[in-house]
Amino acid sequence: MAIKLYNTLTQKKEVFQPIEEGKVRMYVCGPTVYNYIHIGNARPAIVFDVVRRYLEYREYDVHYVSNFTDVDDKLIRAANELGDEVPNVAERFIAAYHEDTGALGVKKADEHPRVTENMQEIIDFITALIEKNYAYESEGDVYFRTRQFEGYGKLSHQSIDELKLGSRIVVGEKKEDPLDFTLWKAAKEGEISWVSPWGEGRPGWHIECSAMAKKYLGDTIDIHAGGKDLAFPHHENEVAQTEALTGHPFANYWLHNGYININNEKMSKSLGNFVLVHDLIKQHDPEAIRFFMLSVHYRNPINFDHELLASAKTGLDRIKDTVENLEHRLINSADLAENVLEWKEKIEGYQNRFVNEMDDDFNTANAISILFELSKEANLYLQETNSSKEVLEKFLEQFADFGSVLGISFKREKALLDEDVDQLIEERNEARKQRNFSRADEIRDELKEQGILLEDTPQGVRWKRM
RNA sequence: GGCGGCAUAGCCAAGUGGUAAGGCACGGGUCUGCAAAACCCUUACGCCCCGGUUCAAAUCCGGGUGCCGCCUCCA
Repeated sequence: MAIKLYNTLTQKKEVFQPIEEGKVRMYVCGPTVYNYIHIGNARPAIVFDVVRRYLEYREYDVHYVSNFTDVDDKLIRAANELGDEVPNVAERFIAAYHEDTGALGVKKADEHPRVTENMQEIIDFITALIEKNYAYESEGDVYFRTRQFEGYGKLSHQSIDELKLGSRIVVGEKKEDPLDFTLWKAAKEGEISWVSPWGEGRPGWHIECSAMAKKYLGDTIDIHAGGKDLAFPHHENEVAQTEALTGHPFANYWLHNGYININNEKMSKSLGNFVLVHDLIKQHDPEAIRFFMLSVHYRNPINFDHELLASAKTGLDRIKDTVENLEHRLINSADLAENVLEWKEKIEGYQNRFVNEMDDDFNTANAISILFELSKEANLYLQETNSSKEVLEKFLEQFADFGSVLGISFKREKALLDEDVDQLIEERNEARKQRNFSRADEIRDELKEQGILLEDTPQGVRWKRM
């Protein structure tokens, strides 16, 4: 069976055909690191992590690149507000990004290139575009001559003349045409800058991805992915830049994930209605957050809500209970049962269905429903008086197999021994006595993460497992 | 104004021609001294509305209604 994926470029599901047999070159637009990421930022990180895992599961050798935008207007503003330097702010939030996405089960990319580490490639790219007459310098800025690129609009399916009508750019025009976009931006007094043939400045937002994708993955890549809102103008501009330069298609498949909404409205940093992953993972099981995200098809919107997250957690816990029960049963199982082959075949049937669903444009929602069916099947098996070690192991293998694709371990972390809990509670009481509340809260959070809920009562501390 | 998406049970959500997956919640049951937990079962005569095509439509076509997004930094 072939993998099919929905390609924004053609607006159709297509059979995936890599450039090079068995290999996948994949580029996913990463964040601008001026703040902690919100859960909207986390969605592409998670869903394309699953795409990557699945391609690897199907035995492709995946070269996965995801960038950090570590210099731009927002970073400069953030640095000013924090009274810090741009590189420090970037460094701090890159670390936070890895921490937050790591908590959500996202594997690191093979490369995480940064703009500031690829300045020469970017300058060379722009220089070549100027030489080819696709770009021009104007008072220290460099702009892309949008109308010069014939296919402009082919990714976002916009006509260039309609775009012009919608254009709201009016004042301070250094451009030949309002549609032209910035490749290089002259530095203002005191701003972080790099030396270039056009004077001191920094790259525009779109050029970095073109330059870095080219450097790390080549002229034509297999999959380029990102949030839906990047399709225009960001990805459209990337296509224009790269194809103008190389004359080859930039990416064969363009994947775009849907938004996360709050009260049915788009979440964004600019609207101010965002939920930071950094905060959310303190309130909710990170695996449940991931599970929740994957329970909806990646192209559809998700309306974020704490209650929905809680019900996702309940569902995930049921699967974990099944796995726990299987393991428990394994301890004293003998090979008494018959029908071993029959059961193994049955379990393999679930795997086939799982693969079929994932093949169909990474339908994780359906893949998860198969997981629940497998869970029910396992529960039924556990009710039989005689169980076979082989079958139990096969069930467990199958859960681990699905888990490796979804990036969720269905094994529950080892619960703390009660003595350890008591000891931590004691330590917290001491901390509270000494008014070291931050340490006290830290312990409480730590215990909460392990599923232990503390309640301070007049009679002392009471705790229970969640 | 241009382009795109969505509308399925109380809630969430798959399903793009063959007679409505799955989850959460509710209800019933098994287990239990009781409870909790766990497990099992049940839950949409119908998929926004009106027409049409077809042996067959949630799925295709036409026309409505409502919601959302992109066209401006944004995952």
